[in-house]
Amino acid sequence: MAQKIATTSGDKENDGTRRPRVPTMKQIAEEAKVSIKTVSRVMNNDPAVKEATRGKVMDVAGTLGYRPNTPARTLVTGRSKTIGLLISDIGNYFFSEIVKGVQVATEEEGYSLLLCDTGENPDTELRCVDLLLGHKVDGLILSSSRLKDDQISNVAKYSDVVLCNRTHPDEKVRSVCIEDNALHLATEHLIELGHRHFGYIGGPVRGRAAWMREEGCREVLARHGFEKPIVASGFPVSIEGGYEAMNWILDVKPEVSAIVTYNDMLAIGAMKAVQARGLKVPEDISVVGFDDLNFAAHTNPPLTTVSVPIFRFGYKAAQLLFGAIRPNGDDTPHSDVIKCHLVIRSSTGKVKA
Amino acid sequence: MAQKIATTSGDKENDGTRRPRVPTMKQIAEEAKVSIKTVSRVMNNDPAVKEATRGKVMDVAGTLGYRPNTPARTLVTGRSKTIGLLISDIGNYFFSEIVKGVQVATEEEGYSLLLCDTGENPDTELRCVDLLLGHKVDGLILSSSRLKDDQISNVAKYSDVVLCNRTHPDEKVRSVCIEDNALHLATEHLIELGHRHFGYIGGPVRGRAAWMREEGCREVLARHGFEKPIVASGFPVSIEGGYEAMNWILDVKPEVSAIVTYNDMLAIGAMKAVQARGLKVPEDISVVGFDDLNFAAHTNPPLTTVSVPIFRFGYKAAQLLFGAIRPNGDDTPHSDVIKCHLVIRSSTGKVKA
DNA sequence: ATGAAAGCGCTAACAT
DNA sequence: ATGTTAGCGCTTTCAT
Repeated sequence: MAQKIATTSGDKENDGTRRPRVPTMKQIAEEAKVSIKTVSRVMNNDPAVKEATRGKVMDVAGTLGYRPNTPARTLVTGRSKTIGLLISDIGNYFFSEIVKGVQVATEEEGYSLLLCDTGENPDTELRCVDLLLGHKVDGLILSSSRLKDDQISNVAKYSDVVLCNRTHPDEKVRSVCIEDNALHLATEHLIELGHRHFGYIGGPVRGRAAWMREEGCREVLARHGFEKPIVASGFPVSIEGGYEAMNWILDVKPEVSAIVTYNDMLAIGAMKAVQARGLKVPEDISVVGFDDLNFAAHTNPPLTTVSVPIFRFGYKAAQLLFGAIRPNGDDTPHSDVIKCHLVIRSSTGKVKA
Repeated sequence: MAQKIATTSGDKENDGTRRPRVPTMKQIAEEAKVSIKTVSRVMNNDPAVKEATRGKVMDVAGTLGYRPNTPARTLVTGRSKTIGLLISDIGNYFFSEIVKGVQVATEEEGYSLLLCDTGENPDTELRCVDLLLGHKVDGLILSSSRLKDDQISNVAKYSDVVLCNRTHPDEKVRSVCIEDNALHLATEHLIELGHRHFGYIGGPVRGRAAWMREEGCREVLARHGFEKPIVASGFPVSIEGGYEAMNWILDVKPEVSAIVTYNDMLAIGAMKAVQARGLKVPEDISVVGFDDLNFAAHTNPPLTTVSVPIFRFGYKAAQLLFGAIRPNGDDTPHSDVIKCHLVIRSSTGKVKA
């Protein structure tokens, strides 16, 4: 028996192609013969409803296929159960893994995730932030943000903010960073192997993380009193970019025996370039990467690299954010550092005698 | 001079840590001495406003830092300028690249993107769909959906739907697929090289795409009257899984000379396993992958694989969706097929005499 | 334990 | 070219 669902009015002839009207609390209330507020209470798990009433309401809601209207709720409460995530390139495994970590934590919390890809462009980033704020996101995770400190402070006035891979003077702004020390270990490792002539292949030109890593390499060498590394920067952060960068280094300073890179992609490209010149890795030149992507163990030769628990990185960022969002979450930690470790494989070896 | 912004009422003592009240159209209207509807018109680029008025409103909006309240607009219009995207594993390059394609198209359209990762779980997928529908998304892209046809039909009643890599009988449901023929080419290529004993390493066990590819391989062999391939399935779709699968095949049927795989990750693992046994690729065994991931050209040996323009895949899916969403978009195409081609590198060669 | 009324910020339908 | 009114679906007082 086809059940006719009562609508308030204007129950236009359903021409078959139109979308069915989705049920509202009002309809549930009428059908279940309770007030609209009681329906609301049931939907919000308010304990102050009799089991019988709750059951009745749930039944009706079930058969009608009721689904709470998030925007309506957001309008009145000011909270959307949604967070925003900004990243600079989702095609990059590093970021996609961050997204995964954030996504998992978000789902655990019963939240939704609005994603924006800014392409490392500060203007796009600002537009995205506005867009997300317009959506009334309860919080924002900014990964490799290109914004200025005061711009971020400004955003933090309107929403809780967590920064990935960047610190911020404003104590309202939370952040989670990769342990800077990690690249030091890589450099030390090469020093122990006897290397003295270093090359460094850099990452995104204006990125903070890129700068920190480059500095880390320089610092360790300086501390040991060795000569400065030759730095190749401005190349695309890709296998191809690493290839070109390595060729440039080999042209300019052929005596290098150890190459430290911003990430695994560059390292792979660098190894290719070395091999293309008839040289061998690691016999002639050692190369170390950063990230430990899932195929780093499967390159030729297997890549020595700094292993970063990227998923945990994203997961942590989201947890920090929810710590801020949750009522009484003010006493949760405001920052975190993700520990990394060096994975020694076969792309590094003793310097030639 | 600090400007005091007038608020309607209840201008509570700002205790310094509270969020500032965000301006509304009403405030803009008062400040600019126009009606709230005029502000609305300006914000919606209604041409029927005098330039002078528009300028005045824009000015006030600018200084007050006005930002339209999306949920409020959504509540009244029923449209959120947001689409939902469901994928099964964002850590997988294939999906992250789809996300990228969708994201770019979405941004071009001035829309926002809600992302869910379902982990290939139909229940999670259903929950996510409900969540997104609750957000009033204007459309939904389902990538490798595990839902049943009628479940999808049901979703399509409430929102425009585009399927990635799956067709659907319901004509309301749009879809974009990878050309099934692609894997045929790979198999034919191996046949031309003289191979007769095939192995196939399969993908996700209940996935449609996985099944189509496996069938494609079988079909081509059958057409040529060659023996059936030995099929390794149920292994994790990863380098490690490929490694194990290949070992299994080598144990069970050592005479295989050609391996077709569901994707590049499996192919890389397979090559590893072959090499670990002291055999050579392609001299002893040829291997072909699928996807042409960015590092497929850099494996050892460089991988022969079916190149899939994944970005375009996602981009197309979003375009199809916006075609449906846009008013008068009914006459736009309802499905599309993404062409692939075989990239012959060095992991395939003539069969040993 | 439940209900009535007000209103969140915006747009649609009708004025003028 | 601009304004008025009503109401989207929900939650928040405040009653009862």
